[in-house]
Amino acid sequence: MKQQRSTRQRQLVLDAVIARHDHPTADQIYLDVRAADERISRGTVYRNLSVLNDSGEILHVKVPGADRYDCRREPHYHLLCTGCGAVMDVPMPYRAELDREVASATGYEITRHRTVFEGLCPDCTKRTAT
Amino acid sequence: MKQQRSTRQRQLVLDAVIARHDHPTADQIYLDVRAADERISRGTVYRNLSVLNDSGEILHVKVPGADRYDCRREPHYHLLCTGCGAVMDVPMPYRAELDREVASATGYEITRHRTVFEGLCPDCTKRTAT
DNA sequence: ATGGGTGCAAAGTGTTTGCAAGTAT
DNA sequence: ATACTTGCAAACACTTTGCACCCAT
Repeated sequence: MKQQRSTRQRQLVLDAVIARHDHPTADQIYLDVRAADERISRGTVYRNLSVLNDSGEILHVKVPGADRYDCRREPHYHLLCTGCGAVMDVPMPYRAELDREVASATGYEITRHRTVFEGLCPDCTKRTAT
Repeated sequence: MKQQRSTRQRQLVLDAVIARHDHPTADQIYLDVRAADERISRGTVYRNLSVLNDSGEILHVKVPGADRYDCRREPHYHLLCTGCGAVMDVPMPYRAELDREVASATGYEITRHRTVFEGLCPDCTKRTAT
């Protein structure tokens, strides 16, 4: 990994992810950062999200549609509302033993697993019932 | 859901997914189908994959990068080799009780969860070790 | 005949990248 | 001074769609 520099843009991106607690997409972060500095480009936001994820300062959550970012660093599970697209953390511990189980069952070297629950949030459930 | 018709193209797409046991991407299916009929378009393949998934005849596996399709209908977990991109089924039963657990913990109506393990297959492990 | 299906190409999304100029160290 | 970063725009990869014609029912 390259030597990492501290720049104003990088700090703004990190601040934006930390300020939000709703698993923002790259584009939402871009808009937030953009509100603080008119000149920052999308490319810079994507690049910094990638750098910050590599250095472990934020977590890249791969959700179908558009990836999200999270300031919680430890792996954990997510819940996606298929109605409104909201993403929240699932209050359930990460099962590290599954990684070991799959590793010995398959011979792969397992790094982690990603679990995304899908469903409807209470609001969307009401809306659908209508 | 609409009334579903049986067409030659739809059958070819279904056959292609069943013929492969390696979780093909939409594009791989397009190429396979294309080998059987020069005239089928990408749009038709995507549309049919979507229809077949909705009707439960195939399973849409959402993997970062490019989505895959699978002829196993029941939900199950997948393992992605981050080295070569191969996807395989994980020999581990689907934990339906997790959906109920998350439902009661969050108030969401849970449909399912998707779990993708990430790691390196034996071949890629060797290659990296080099 | 009727309404879903098809082929084609254009338009979308979300993300990455080449390049020249800028800046942290 | 060096080499990581930025802004911009063009390029990408994957997928969806508008439209006019076609065909299964």
